[in-house]
Formats: sequence, structure tokens, C-alpha cells
Amino acid sequence: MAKNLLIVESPAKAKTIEKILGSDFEVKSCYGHIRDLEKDEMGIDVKKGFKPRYIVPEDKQKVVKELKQLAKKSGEVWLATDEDREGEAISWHLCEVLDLDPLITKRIVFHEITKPAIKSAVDKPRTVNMNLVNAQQARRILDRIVGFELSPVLWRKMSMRGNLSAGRVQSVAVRIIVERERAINAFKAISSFKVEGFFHAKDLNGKKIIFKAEGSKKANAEDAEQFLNGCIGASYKVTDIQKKPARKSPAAPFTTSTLQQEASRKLGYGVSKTMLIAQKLYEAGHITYMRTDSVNLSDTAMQDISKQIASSYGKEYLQTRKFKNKNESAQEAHEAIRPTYMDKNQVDIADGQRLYDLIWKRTMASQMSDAELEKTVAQINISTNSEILQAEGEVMKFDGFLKVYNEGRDEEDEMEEQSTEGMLPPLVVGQSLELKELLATERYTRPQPRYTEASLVKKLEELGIGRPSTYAPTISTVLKRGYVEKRDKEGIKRDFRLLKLSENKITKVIEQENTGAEKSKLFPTDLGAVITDFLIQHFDNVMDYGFTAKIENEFDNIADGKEDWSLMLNEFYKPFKKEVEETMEKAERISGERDLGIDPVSGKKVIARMGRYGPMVQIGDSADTEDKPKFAKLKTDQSIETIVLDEALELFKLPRTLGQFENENVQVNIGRFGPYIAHDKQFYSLPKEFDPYEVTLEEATPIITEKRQAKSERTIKVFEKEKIQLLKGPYGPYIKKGLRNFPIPKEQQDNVQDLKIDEVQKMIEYAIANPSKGKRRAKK
DNA sequence: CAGTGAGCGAGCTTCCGCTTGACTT
Repeated sequence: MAKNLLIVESPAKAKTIEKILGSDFEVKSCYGHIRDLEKDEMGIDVKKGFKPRYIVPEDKQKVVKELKQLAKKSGEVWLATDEDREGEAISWHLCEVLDLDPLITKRIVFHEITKPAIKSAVDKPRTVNMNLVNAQQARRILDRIVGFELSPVLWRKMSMRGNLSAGRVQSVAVRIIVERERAINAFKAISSFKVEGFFHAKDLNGKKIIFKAEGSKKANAEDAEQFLNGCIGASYKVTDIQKKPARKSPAAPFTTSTLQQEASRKLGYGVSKTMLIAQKLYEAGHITYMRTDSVNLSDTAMQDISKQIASSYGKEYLQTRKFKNKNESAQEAHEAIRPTYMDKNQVDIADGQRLYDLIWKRTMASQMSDAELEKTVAQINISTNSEILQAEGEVMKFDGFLKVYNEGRDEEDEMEEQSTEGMLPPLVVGQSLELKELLATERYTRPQPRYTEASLVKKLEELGIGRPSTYAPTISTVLKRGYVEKRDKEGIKRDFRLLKLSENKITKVIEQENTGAEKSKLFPTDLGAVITDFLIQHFDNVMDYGFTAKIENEFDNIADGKEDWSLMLNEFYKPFKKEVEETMEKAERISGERDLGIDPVSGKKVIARMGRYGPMVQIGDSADTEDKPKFAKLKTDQSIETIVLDEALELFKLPRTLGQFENENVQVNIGRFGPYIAHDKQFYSLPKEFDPYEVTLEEATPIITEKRQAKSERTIKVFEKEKIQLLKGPYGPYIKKGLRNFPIPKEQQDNVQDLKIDEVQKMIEYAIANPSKGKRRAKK
């Protein structure tokens, strides 16, 4: 008898399931969705009740052809795609393509790839749930409508070139970044003084130590000074000691989102890197599926984990738990991310060990005992004063899960928790204390931090926007479109005041701290900001943070058979399409224009706005044909929203034409690598002792001639058309193309004079294709 | 590491969600 054909989404799953099911089944994978909407005219017949037109995309035709052939010669076809909206739709598309009747074709689901789960699924097959399929179609069609209607509006209204796009997920992601940036810019730091007393004491071994106690109030400068004055000659006494037990519980096992966050915090990985490595671990069979929103662990996994905890750490460390998903939008088609075998500690995957360790530890910890702590709070009385100082200490009584793993924290959470963990010396009520010093330190409130890739994912997940499979691609998209940039920001120096009472004398000092420095954070570009404002202005419905949650609710109703999908789409489409048409017709070009003031030299208006080539400042009116306006590009750390008149005017000082030398203009400018002089299509970097805003023609010409001389001595040959040079270096000849250098193979170094352009091209291509050799040389 | 910046207009671009490909040395 012919084998039955069982179809799943992932090929890695297919292999495991085939082993479990044995000889009755052949298990194949369809590699996710096999059909999608046609791209022409949106692939939707709006007038015929939003009837979708599906096609098999180019890259899926091979898979579909194979499945068709297999289905023909197989016994029964079983559909085992994931148990969520998308999985249900994939099953239905398979019915359509493989010519199966969805009313009778067997459809099974399981949340975990274990023998009992799959066997019991096979025992009770159902059929395709068309309501759920319709909910997916509504989701797909709505996303297509939003994306393919909004994007052309941007093409029409934006003067800047590039592939612009908008969509339900990406546009809100950009909005989050833009609004955070504005909150940071609008933030005004408020300072207050925090009082800390440092006291001498002895620890259990009689060793001298110093411990800290804090005042409860935040004071202004005057009050702080007055308080310190009042403490001159005071004595200090312990008046109360409270001990409280505390517990700490482990976090749930990883989902896609929490894995991305922890890998970012602990390993510094971007979300794409995390997913790439996780994919490799999954394909090698080391971990369960990595695109999941579920925190569940299978029973067999729980047994495996329990056994491992008991044998490695002892029974007292074991405390099993069932975690519940906090996220309403979760569809939980898979398990949490966990190792497939807990006794496996080493993985042979490039870059995979550290991520695997993280997954292993988090999984172990999730089923381990709570950590038990004892918190001690001591009150310290000041004889001259009603203010009370409080010392806090924490002692670990039982480490529990902390033996294995402690979850990292975001900057955002750190701001709220000013933790004072640590040990206190043994203290008794009534004990007198000797003061070392009393400090009143000026502290500033901080704005919220900018998002990292991972904290943006966390935010999107909280809003129910996007899915585990799309978090990383969404971030890539907004970066690729130039709406958002990932970069570092240098901090600025800030003074803060410090009052110190020591040996009954008060001293005042001003110290400096660095503030606002950020690494690898997401910043909105001007392009992202102006497009966001435009979209909010005209399409506030779609741009609303609650929009996805709202339509998800309706998709749920469709899935429950309580709502008709084409009616739901129509309800959305009518006002949306009207707004699209009105905006296309009436809306002004997107410019983000801001008045900065008047140029004192020319008396003309200075504005900042988006131009054809990006954000810029402009002096004078575009319509003025007599006296044409002047333009200058913004620097990378400047933006239309925050630039001020003086900064704008500064930009017009460069590039500066100094005059002519050898009948060619001499210009100074600041480039990516610092100030430079441009002359006769050549660039010469400006020595540090010269200021680009001050340097004169007389100073510049010697620089040109000297550098040219030095260069000519080093030059062997120039292929001018291609801007490729052969140069002499201390280690032998090399190729210079633009700003990059490339090696010349040893065998050919003797006859560099005779090299032809195509030979040199080949060397460059080779060097680019084999970067390892270049790197080794560069390191030395 | 230049210069450009308005609007017109061929013909182009675009969404979200599911899954991994592999023309060659």
C-alpha cells in the first residue's frame, strides 16, 4: 500500500516527525507559505468583495511541483502545518494547489515534536477550519491594501529619491523611534541632592569596613547645605533594625522576543545575528524552533530538565513551574525555545556556543527553586536633626536558580531601581556609629534611553505588532529604507556639585560627569521623522499604536465565525481609500520645513527642510530666480527638528573656495575622515594645525605641492579613468582604488611597471573575494 | 571626502507573514 504523505512547514521538523511516525508516512515540508497575492493591481478585486488573486511565487514553484507529484502517488495526504492562523491558511492553500477537498482532508496539529504529542494528534485528525483561514486572508489583504496604497502616496509626495515604503508594522515601528527621540530632545533634567552617610564599622571577623546609609529626601542646594551644617558635631545611633525575607523567581523560558533581548543585553548581538545563529542551532537539532511566542515546555522536556537539575545541583534546587503567557496576541503554535537534550553542553556550530549556553541556562533556571534572600533595613538617627538615614543590606540565604542564571536588565528598568544590594555589618539597636563622612551629591533626572534593536522588539511585542518571524526583518527594513539609523552617540560633560562633611568641616567641590552617551542605539533620520508626521497627519487610524490590536480583535471574531471578513475589510477600506485619494490630490509635498530665522548678512530667510538629496538648510527663497538660494547639507548628527540658526549659518562657511591655483579651484571642506583640501580632482587631508574655517590660499598651496610631491615619489603608475593607482609602500608596492588599498601578489611585485589595468582589476576582485588575507596583513 | 535642492516626467519602487535556498572558486 502507498505511504501516506504528511506535510509540515519546516524541513527540519519533517525529518524528526518521519522518524516518530515510522513506515506508514512520508513526511515532507512545504517551506512556509506556498502562495501569495499577485502583485499587479494589488492582487485583489476590491469590487468583487475583496476577492484575492493568488499565485505560486517563482521561488516556490519547485516545491509545489514536487508536492504535487508526491501527492498523486501517495495514499492519503495529511496536513500538519502549524496551529495558528498562518498555518491554517497554508493548509488551505495546499488543498487548493494539490486538488484536495478541504472538507475531508485530514488536518492535524501539535505544539511540540514529541512522540506522544504527534501520536495523539494522528489519532484525532480534524479538517481545515475555514473561519480561521478567512481571518488569515483578511489579515493578508488588509496588510497588502495598507502597504500598496500608502507607499505610492509617499512616492508622489516625497522629493527624496529611494525606495520608500509604508506599512502597518514598519511605519509604527518608526513612529516609536521618532517619538522617543522627541521626548529625549524635549527632556529637561532636574537636579536634586541625595544625602549619603558613610560609617565605620567592623564585620563578623572584626575587620574594619565602611558602610553606607541614605537619606530619604531629595533636597535642593540650599536645603542640602543647611542639612550638612546642622550635622556638624552630631552623633549617630542605630534606632531600629528590620529583617525581612524576600524571594526571587526565575524568568520564563525563552520566546523569540526574550531571546533577542537577552542576547542583546548579554552578548551584544543584533536581532538578525541572534536569529541566524539560532536557526543554525535549530537545523543541527540542538534547540527547538526559534520563532515562537510560547513559554510552554513539553512534558518530556520538563522531565529531562528536572532530571538534569536534580543530578547536577540536587533535589533542593528543583521547583517545576508552568509559565503563562502575558501576551494576549500570542498564538502559541510551538514550544518555548529550549535545548532538545539537556545533557548536551557543547555544540559544534560557529558562534553558536554562547547563544546555546544562554538558552540552556535560561531553560534550567526556569525550573529551579526561588532564590531566598534576607533584606535588612537599619534606621540611623542623627542627634541634631530629625532626618533619618537608612542602611539597606541583602544577604542570600539560598541561591536557587541564581546558581545558573540571572536575567539581564534594560537601562529603562535600571533607572527605577536604585538597588543597594550588598552586605551590612552586624548592627544592634542602640549602637553608636562613627561617621566617616556625609555627602550631598547633586543628581540629575535622566530621559528615557533610546531603543536598541531588541528593546524595540520588546515594545512592538507589547503593542501586539508584528510576529516572531518578522521582528528581525522589520528592523532591517526600517534601517534599509533610511528611516532609522543605528549608531553611537558621544556623551557630553556636565558639572555636578558635591558637598562633603568630614571631620566637622564642610567642603564644596564641582565635579564632572559624562551624560547621554549611547552605544548602538536607534535614531530616527529626518526622512523617518517627516514621513512619520505626514502619515500621522493623514492616516492617524493606521498609525495608531492600538490599530493592530483593534483589527486583531476583529480577526479573532472572523476566526470565531462571528464576523464576515469581506464586510470587515470594507468597513476599513471605504474611509481609508477616500483619505488616500484626497491626500494624493490635495496634500502638499512632504518637506518638514522649519523657519530658523534671518541671515544677518543677506537679510534673507533661513529654513531647514528635506531636499532632493536629504535634509538641508537653505538661505533665500526657492522661487527667487534673480538671486538664487544657497543650500547646505546637514551633518549626520544634526536634524531639521533641532538645528538652530547659528549652526545652520556655520554650514555655509564650508565648502569654502579659497581661490585658484594652477587654474583650478582650491576648496576646503570637512569629509568623513576630517577636513580636506580639494584641488584638480585630488583630495589632500588638511594637517591638524590648520583650521578649515580659517585656512588661506597662501597656506593651502604649499600643502598641495608638498603632498603632491610626496605622492609622486610613491606613485608607480596611474590608471586615471578608473581612479586606480599603483603606489610604493614601506612593505612593497600596492594598489589604491579610491580610498581602499589592495595587495599585489608576491610573484607579480617585481614587474609592477608592466601591469595592465585588467590584471590590476583581477587582483582587486581577488582581494575582495578573499578578505582573510587582507585582514591578517592589516592587523600587523 | 566635488557638485545638486523647483517641477515636469519615461519607468521604476511597495506590504506582512510563513519558510530556507546556494550560478562559481
